[in-house]
Amino acid sequence: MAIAKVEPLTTARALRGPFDYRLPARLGSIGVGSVLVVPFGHRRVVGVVVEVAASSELPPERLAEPIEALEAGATPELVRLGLWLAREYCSTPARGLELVLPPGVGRGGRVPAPRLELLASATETGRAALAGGARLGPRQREALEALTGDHHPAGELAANELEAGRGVDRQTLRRLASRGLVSLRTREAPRRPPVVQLGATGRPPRLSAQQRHARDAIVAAIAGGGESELLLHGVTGSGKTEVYLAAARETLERRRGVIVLVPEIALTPQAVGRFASRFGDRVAVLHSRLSAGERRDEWHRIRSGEATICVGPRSAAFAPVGDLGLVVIDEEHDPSYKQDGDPRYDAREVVRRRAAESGAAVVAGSATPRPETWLWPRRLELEERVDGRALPEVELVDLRGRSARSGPLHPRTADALAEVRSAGLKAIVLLNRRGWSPFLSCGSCGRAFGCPRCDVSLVVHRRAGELRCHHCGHAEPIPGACPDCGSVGLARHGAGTERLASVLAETIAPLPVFRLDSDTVTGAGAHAEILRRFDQAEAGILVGTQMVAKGHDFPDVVLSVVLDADATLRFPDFRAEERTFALVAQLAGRSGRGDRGGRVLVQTLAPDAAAIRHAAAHDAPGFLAGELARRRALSYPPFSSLVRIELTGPDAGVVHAASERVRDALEGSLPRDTELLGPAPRFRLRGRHRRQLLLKARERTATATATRETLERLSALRELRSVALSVDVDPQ
DNA sequence: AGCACGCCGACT
DNA sequence: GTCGGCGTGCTC
Repeated sequence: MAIAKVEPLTTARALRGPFDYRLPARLGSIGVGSVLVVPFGHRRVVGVVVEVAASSELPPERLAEPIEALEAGATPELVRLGLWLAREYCSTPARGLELVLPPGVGRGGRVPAPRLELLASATETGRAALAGGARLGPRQREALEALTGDHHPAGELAANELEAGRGVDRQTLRRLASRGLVSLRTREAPRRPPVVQLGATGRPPRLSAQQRHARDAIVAAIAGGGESELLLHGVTGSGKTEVYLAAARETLERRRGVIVLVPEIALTPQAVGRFASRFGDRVAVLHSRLSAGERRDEWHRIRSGEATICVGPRSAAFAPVGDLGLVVIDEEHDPSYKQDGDPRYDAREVVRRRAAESGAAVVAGSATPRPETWLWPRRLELEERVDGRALPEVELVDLRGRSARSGPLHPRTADALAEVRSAGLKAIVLLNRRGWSPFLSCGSCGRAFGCPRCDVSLVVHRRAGELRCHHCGHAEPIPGACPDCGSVGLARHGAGTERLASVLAETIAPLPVFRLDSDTVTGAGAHAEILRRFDQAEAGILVGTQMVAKGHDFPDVVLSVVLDADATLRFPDFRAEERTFALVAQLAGRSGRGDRGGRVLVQTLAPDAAAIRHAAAHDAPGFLAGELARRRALSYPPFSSLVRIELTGPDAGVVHAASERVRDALEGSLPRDTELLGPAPRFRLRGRHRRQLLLKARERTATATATRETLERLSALRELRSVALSVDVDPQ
């Protein structure tokens, strides 16, 4: 009898699977990826078959039989991917496998039932009855006439469609069916997420020489000739999407599948629109904001081969696209490709792995590539904007020596905005900080208002009348007086987007101000709605956090401003430079695309910083050359792989002791060439004290394996009981 | 994760 | 004696 090796989908960390079960014939055909309900201890759990073997190491009498098999499952390729991901990112097989299963399958999930659609067609008797003047009510006649018209090639109409506007209802159809005049049947009708087609349908535009060259290189890669991983580097508006579309067309012609990754859900509809207008129903969308039914149905459209292109954020990396030929990673520098809960996978790495397994080409596109990707063996350049316009001039506005009390806008910035106002035009202002002001303190005793659970200051949100913690969500009313000394002289320091919007509303009145940040983006569609209102306005200012620099183009924007451009530079993070460069360069690259050209102002305290200088010069290669040299000197990625281990717990002393214990254990078990840094304290978050260890690895997989095994051994230890461990491979 | 097993002190 | 505290280990 065949044996199924099953990985149970429990959340337990220390489960030593897989477990063997006998496979009786009554279960039908069970293979890798099948989902079974199995007896496990004293309960029943859902599990995934990860292997089918002829025999087990255990004697047959110790093996149980599965209770039942679920209909939907994953493909063997995806099972391998899920297990690889679990190992590589130090998670559990169950968590890796859950990512690749059909939506709703897994722990406690419910698979939505397929939606059924009723179809009606006229029978021969029905046609005869209509022609021969049989006794028919007016609605019955109406229905039969609609069904016998020749504009329905199949002779069949969906009941919903037939009923609409005709006064015909289910009752009418049932009567006709019982008289044998109409035949009814049901079929599954997938729920489809709404798609707004964007761009011209049908004929693709003529590609530039550089676009054709890029497409041809990608096509060669799909065919197995040349490097399979290609970076497509080009500023906003240089036509990267047309290259993706052309490459996708070639892939489909070779009967292979395509995955298109986009950074976030908010940007998905645009990309879907572009692809759907070119490829229609062959395009499917997967993301977590779809309804359960839509997600299930899109998944099955891909699995069945009806759809061969899947567009979506991170989770689209697991779409069951068969015979993958091409993967596109759009805006490859975007940090949202990294998942921030367990398993902390990087969708870019996941699709690279898939592509390597199925001989697919990977195209990563960006105007501001990461140092990692810059070193890919093949780089394709799109040097010009499709509209032929030059990139705008970027002016650095030096804030050094200016008092913070003179307001958030430098006189030069204020002048530029005044010009926009008098000309009745549009501007975008980016400030990467939410709220009214980031600090509140007592003017008399100096008390600072901090979060009770996190070691950070609370941010004033004036409209809401609250002080809020941007890390844990804690909120309290803005105090009227200092609780320590009773003084009513509380001082707000600095400006966030809320205050900036208010300042701008005064300076540029009567032009409208549109604020875009996560405080104004509440609920689905709000993001798009704010952008739509700005787009349709005659004139005005869009102000917000980094959201304003992403995705959308407004040709009539004549001025873009970045305030406090070096704020991101002050983060204690080796990616601070890269992030700052991307933020400034992305906004600058989106400006000046209309007839009036454009102007970009960058206010900063650090005008000499490499990231800011190069962004102002639109010089990605220059920035990357310097950044790569720095990374090499410090042996940071891409010259090493990092693994971050974080320990958190309610007691600082316990966390400290545990971190020392983990360090000692790792010192003895890591590969020789892995460097171990820390444990270093981190600021308290949600009432939990934190310490972190950082590993610099020569070889990621080996270090991840050693880390996983060491931590599994340690997790049984009593001194780690109240401490939570989290491992982040390739932290961003 | 559950859940049983087993080894301890406190009680009807 | 036995009820239940939780530390330890197993689940095919």
